[in-house]
Amino acid sequence: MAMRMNGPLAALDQWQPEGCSIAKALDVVGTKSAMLLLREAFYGTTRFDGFVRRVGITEAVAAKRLKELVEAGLLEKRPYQEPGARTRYEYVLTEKGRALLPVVVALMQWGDAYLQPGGGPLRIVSAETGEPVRVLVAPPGTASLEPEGLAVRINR
Amino acid sequence: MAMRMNGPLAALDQWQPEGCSIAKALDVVGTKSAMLLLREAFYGTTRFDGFVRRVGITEAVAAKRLKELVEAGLLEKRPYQEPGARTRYEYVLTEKGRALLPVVVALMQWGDAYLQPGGGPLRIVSAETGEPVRVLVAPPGTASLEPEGLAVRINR
DNA sequence: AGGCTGGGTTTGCTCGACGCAAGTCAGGAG
DNA sequence: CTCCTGACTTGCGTCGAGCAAACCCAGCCT
Repeated sequence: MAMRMNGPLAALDQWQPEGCSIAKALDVVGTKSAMLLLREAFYGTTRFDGFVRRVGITEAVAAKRLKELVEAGLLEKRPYQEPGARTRYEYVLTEKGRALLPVVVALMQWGDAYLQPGGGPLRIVSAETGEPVRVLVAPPGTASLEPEGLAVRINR
Repeated sequence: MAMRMNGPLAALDQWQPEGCSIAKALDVVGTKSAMLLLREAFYGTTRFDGFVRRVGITEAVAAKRLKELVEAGLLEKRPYQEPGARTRYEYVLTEKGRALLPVVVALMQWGDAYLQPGGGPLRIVSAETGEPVRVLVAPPGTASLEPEGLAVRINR
C-alpha cells in the first residue's frame, strides 16, 4: 500500500520527519491564493490587475501574496514600458517558480480525475503533438516537458 | 515563458477560469495539515497517534482533518484487531488518495531542490533499481510508478 | 468495581487568510 | 490643472487553521 521505508525509517514510531522538504515547500506555497497565482503565472498572466481578476481574490490579498512570492524568489518583478504609458511592473516566473509546474499540473490532473463529474474544463497538451500530457513518477533519464512545450485547450 | 493558450483562452483579459480543477483540488487538500497527513499515509502511518506525533499537529487538528479526508474519500477508516486488544480503527489511503502521490512527491522534490541548502533529508528511489525517481510532465504512454514501487532512504 | 490506555471530542483562545470598502499615489491624457 | 487608470495600501470584520488543555468513552485488566 505505502512506500517502503528503508533502514532506520522502518521504525515509524521512533523516527520523526525533521526538516521535511514538503513542510518547507508548503511554508512557501501552502496557501490557496499562492497556488492559484502560480496557476495564472503559468497561463501567462503578468499584470497585477490580471492576477486579481482572474484568480478572484482582492487586491489586498494579491498584493501581499505577490510580494511574498517575489521575496521567496518564485516571481520576478520587473519594469516594462507600454508605448505612451508610464513604467509599470510585471510579475514573471523565475526558474524556481517554473520548477513548480509538476505540482500545479498534478493538482489539476487529480482534480480533473476525481472532482469533476464529466472531466475538467481544460486540458493540457503537448504543444508539438497536441496529445494530452500526464504528470507521473518516473525513473531517472525520462525527459520532462517545460511550460513552453505545453498548450492549454478547452475541453469538449 | 508560459504555456500556450489556444483558441478563446488566448484572450487572458476576457476569459476567466471557472470551475478550475486546481481550485477544487485545493478545497480538499489545500491546507498544510492535510498535505502532511497524506505524506504520512504514503510513508505507511495508519494510526491516529502516529499521525499526531509524526506530523507534529495537535489531536484536535488531526481528528478534524482526518475526518474531512475520510469524508472526501482520500482515506478509509477501517477496524482492525490486535490480539488481546479491542477493535480499533486505522486510516488507509484509497485509490483517490493514492492518486495524489505525484503532488506530494513533486512538492518534496521542489523543496529538496530549492529550499534545502545541501539537499533534502530523504530520497525517494525505485524499490527495484534503487535509483532516485523524479516527478515530471510527460507525453502519454509513459509508465508511472505506484507507491508500492517506491522506497524512501536517508540521504548521505 | 475501579483504574488504565488508546483513541478520540470539546472548549477556549490566537493568529493568519481573506473579503469589502475606501484611500493613496504617480504620471500620462485632456 | 484636473481627471483617470493601474497599482497598491489601510482599516475593519469574518472565518478557518492551529495550539493547549481538559474532558470523554469503550473495553480490557485486576
